Parts: sequence; C-alpha cells; structure tokens
Amino acid sequence: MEKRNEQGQTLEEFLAAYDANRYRNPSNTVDMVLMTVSEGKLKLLLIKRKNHPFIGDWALPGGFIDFEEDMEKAVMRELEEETNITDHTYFRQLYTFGNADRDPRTRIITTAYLSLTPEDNIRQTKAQDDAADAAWFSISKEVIRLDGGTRESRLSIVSEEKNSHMIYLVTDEAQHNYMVTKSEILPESNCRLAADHIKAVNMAVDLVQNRAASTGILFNLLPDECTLREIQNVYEAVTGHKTDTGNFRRDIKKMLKATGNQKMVKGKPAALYSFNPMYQYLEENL
Amino acid sequence: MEKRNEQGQTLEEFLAAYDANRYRNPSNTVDMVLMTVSEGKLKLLLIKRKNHPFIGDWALPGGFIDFEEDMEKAVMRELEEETNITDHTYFRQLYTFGNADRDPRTRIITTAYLSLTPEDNIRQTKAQDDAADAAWFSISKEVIRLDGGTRESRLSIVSEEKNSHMIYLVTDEAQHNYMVTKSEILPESNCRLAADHIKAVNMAVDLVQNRAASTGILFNLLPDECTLREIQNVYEAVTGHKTDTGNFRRDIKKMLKATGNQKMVKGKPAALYSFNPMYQYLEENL
DNA sequence: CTAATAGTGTCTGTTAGACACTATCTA
DNA sequence: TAGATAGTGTCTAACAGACACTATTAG
Repeated sequence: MEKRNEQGQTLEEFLAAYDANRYRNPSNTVDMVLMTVSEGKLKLLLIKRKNHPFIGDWALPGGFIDFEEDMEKAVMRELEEETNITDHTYFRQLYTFGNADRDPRTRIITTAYLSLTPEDNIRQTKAQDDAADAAWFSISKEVIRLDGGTRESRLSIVSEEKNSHMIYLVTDEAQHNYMVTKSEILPESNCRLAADHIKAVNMAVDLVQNRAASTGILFNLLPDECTLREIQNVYEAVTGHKTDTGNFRRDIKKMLKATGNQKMVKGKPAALYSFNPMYQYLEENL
Repeated sequence: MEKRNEQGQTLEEFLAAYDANRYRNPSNTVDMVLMTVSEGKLKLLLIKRKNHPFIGDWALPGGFIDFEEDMEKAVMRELEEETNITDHTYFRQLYTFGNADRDPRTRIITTAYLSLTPEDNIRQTKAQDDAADAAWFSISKEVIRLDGGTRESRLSIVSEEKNSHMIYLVTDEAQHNYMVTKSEILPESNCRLAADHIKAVNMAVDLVQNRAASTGILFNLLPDECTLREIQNVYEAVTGHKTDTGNFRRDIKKMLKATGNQKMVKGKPAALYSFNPMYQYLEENL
C-alpha cells in the first residue's frame, strides 16, 4: 500500500510530474582554498582569471559543478583542470557563499573547500584551462585591534615572484549575538581577489590558526616522518609568531610517537617522529 | 580603456551573451536546525512532511531559495512559513549538503543553518503551509565508543507528545587525514528523519556542545538576565551531564556582570547576571 | 526549627609560560 | 676546539576537578 499525497499521487507519479525548472535555478560553483607551508611561510594557491567577470584578478581555483557530480569531486576536478594538482591530505568544506548579487553573470552560489598538503606533494603548479596564471602567495594575518566584541585584522596576501600584493582589513563584529565579518581592500594593494574570495581565505586562515595548537591539523602540512624542529617551524609559519622551543616540544610530544629513525642535519642529528593517529578524532567537523 | 577577454568582448558584451542555462542547474534549498532548551532538555524543532518525497517523515523546516533572495533571508522565510516562528537570537550557517543523489526529485544542494533561541521567545509553534505537523523533539547525544580515531555516538530524537522516537548511530572516523561521518537509524526507532537531515542535526549538536563551556553560546538560550542556576541548568541540558556547581560558578562568572537585580525563588533569592558582551568575539566563525 | 535553594572556600593535581641549561654532531 | 642544532629540566602562576562548607529565604 503506497503512500499518496494530497493530490492522490504515489511517489512515482509525483516524481514523473516534477518539474525542476518551474522556477529559475541559481548556478552552483565550488572554490578551493589550497594551502601549504614552504620557506617558513603559510602559502595559498591562486590563479589569475583569464575571462570575465573579474578578468585579471587573482582568484581561488574553482568552477561550476556538473549536474550529476558530487561537490567534493567537482572541486578536486576544477583544481586539477586549472593547476594540475591532484594530491590532498586534508580536505574539508569551509563555507557556502550565496548572496544574491555576488556575481554579475547570474545568481551563483559557491561552496568553498579547504585543502592542506605538505610542500613536497606539490610537483609542478602550472596554469591550465581557464587560468591565465597560477602562483603561490604568502599569507599572514595579524590582529591589530581587539575590544568590545570587535576584532580588526590585517590580512596580507603577497607574491614576490608576481610582484603582487593584496592587503585586506578584516573586521569581525558581534551583532545581535552572532558574528558578522566584513573586509575591505587597503590602498597599498596593487591587485585584488575576485568576487568575495577574500572571505573564504580569511575563514581558512582562522581555521588553521585556531586548530594549530589543539589538533593534529599541522601534520597535514608535514611529511609522514618529521623532526620536532620541522613541526615547530610549520607551527610558527601558520600562527605567524615564534614560540618557546622547550614548551612546544613538551606539549607536541603527546601527539607523537618516535619512529626510531634519525635525520642528519648540520649539528646534532634529529630524531624523527610520526603523528599518533589516536589523536585524529580531535579533528572535529566544526 | 575597458578590459577585453580572448574573444575580444568587453564585460558588458560578455554578460549580454552569457547564458546561465547552458548547462542544467541544480536546485538550491535551505534547512533550519532550530534549537532551544526547555524542561531541562535540549529541543529541536521538526516538521512532518505533507508531500513527496519523504512524505510522513520528520524533517527540518526549509525549502527552495528564490532566485533573487539571499540564503539567510530564505531560511528565515521558510521557517516562518512552516512554523510561524520569527525570533532568532543566534544564527549561523552550518554546512552544505550536495551529494548528487540525495533527493529523488532532482539535484538538490541544501545549506543548513543553525538557530538558537530562549524558550520564552517561542510563542506558538503551529504547522503551516507545506507541513502536516510541527513539534519540538528532545535531543541528546551520548558517546558510546572512542578509540583509534573513531568515535561512535548514539543520537536520540524523541517527542513524547507525538509518540515519535528516532535513534541514530553516528560514527565519526578519521580517514586519510580528514573526518568522515556516517549515520544509520537503529531499529528501535518508530519513524525517521527525511533525506540526510540527521547529518545537519548531528553537526548542530556537536557545535553547541563543543562551545558550551568555552564561548558565550549558552546565552542565546537564556533570557537577557538570568541566575547562575539557570545558566547551569541550560549547560547541563546541552551537554547532557551534571557538573560541579562551585566550579561552574567560579568559571562562568568571568563572562558575566551582576545586574544588581534579584529573582525570588523558593529558597534564598538569586542574583541576576547578564552576559558581558566583551566575550562575544569568542564566538568564532569556525 | 526544617526544607530548599543560593553561594563560597579550599585542597590538589595538571597545565602553560618563562628561561636556563645540557647533548651530540661537523668542520 | 668552535659553531650549530637537538634536546632537557625547573620554577611558578594559573587553571580545573573534587568536595566540604556557609548563607538566606519561606513557612
């Protein structure tokens, strides 16, 4: 005995009569915030837009979701199409941006993803397809004011190689019990990010920085075996400040197990450690 | 001098020629996880579906985004249409679910939002429009196994009034450096949640529980002035376990300021406090 | 007085910041 | 040996869990 709706239709009848285009549908895209650490700096992959809109601006790799394609698959495909990169160690959804007027073409709802990978997973990054260029930008965020429910930060996105620098002022403000984040580009910049991509970048930086100390997220930016100094270097690159070596080692060792191997460096050889996966569940979904 | 793309088009020409329907577009919906605390329990608002698909199942209030409507506005509108509720103290995006096969009608990408509100903001909740019924369900999550990067929990969603109970087994597993969450309904249930709504509910519970101690999120479930005991009751309802009164008071007072007012109760009158908004920036976007 | 609820104080083990120190390699 | 990097130990203040205690109302 099949359930029928108020029009007396079975599920099959309902579906047969269903018209997905009764109303105008938005278009759906995905964007990737891909980060790594190299040369002691947190890095972000950007492409230069080849076509309208935002032509010539730097942008997150991304593009349209195929109708029958899962979103995660779409964002991986777009990244590969535009930059030739296929390796991902850490991968999660960040946020969906869907303001009605965020793109001049049509209503476009975009979902941003965050991916992290160790430096040596990135062989060659070359612009392909829709991208006029691709480059790794150094990225740093520094809080400049913090009071009464308002936090003002300076978010710098710089590529020496491309002679490109973008400096944004990001303001997080508590309004009616929830946070509102605004950003504006500062005049010392010589180029800009397409659309609202700065918001996704800002959220990604916040996420990685907030979790650097309390979760194992750093190990997605490191090879499987690494020295304590390498971990600390990545930690300092992500947070943007130096930390005490003794204290850092004391605390991080709780998440590690010694492999028994050594790495020869200039002075005393360093012991190699690997991340104890017992601590992985700390990587919350939130 | 206007920028032109490889086809020699200006932005205006490009936009004029742009066809948003060159490819099939998914449909876009929003869903609301609305929670409150009453009778010492964390509560969740669900509606009973009146139409296919998932007819007769309990579901999150929600529906289609109008083409030129912001997503936040859409989710508020749908909530009002289906349940008559308009008050929101806390409001944020949770996650976007977009698996290609998650809805039998067509490709539907849905964005779930979380809203919290104090009990006394909810006047009458009545099913309207697309909903056959609406009810507040008690919700509790209890971890039953935790080892080696895997966490298994039991998520109970119960309404005595509607004689409805749904028990899900939720498994968070660390795979290749990121978390995968799976859920299955247990046979002791007598009804179920539509589509993948259990995933949004699970994320919402995690989020509120994780932030209960370290942020001011609880104050979105409380009136502007409240006693320490009322705060502790809400805390215990959210986390699902009792806590030490002395320690709780010592710690929570850091976020409060005394209003000087008193509330007469059965025994000694209780001092009233309000949340110190200096602590609101702790409400991170992550 | 008792019952009921509000509210405080104190002990202890753990953690986090600051900082001085030792160890082992190469040239 | 010096120079460089790895790695340890210790003091202290702050914090967190456990638990015993006092305070003020109504009746």
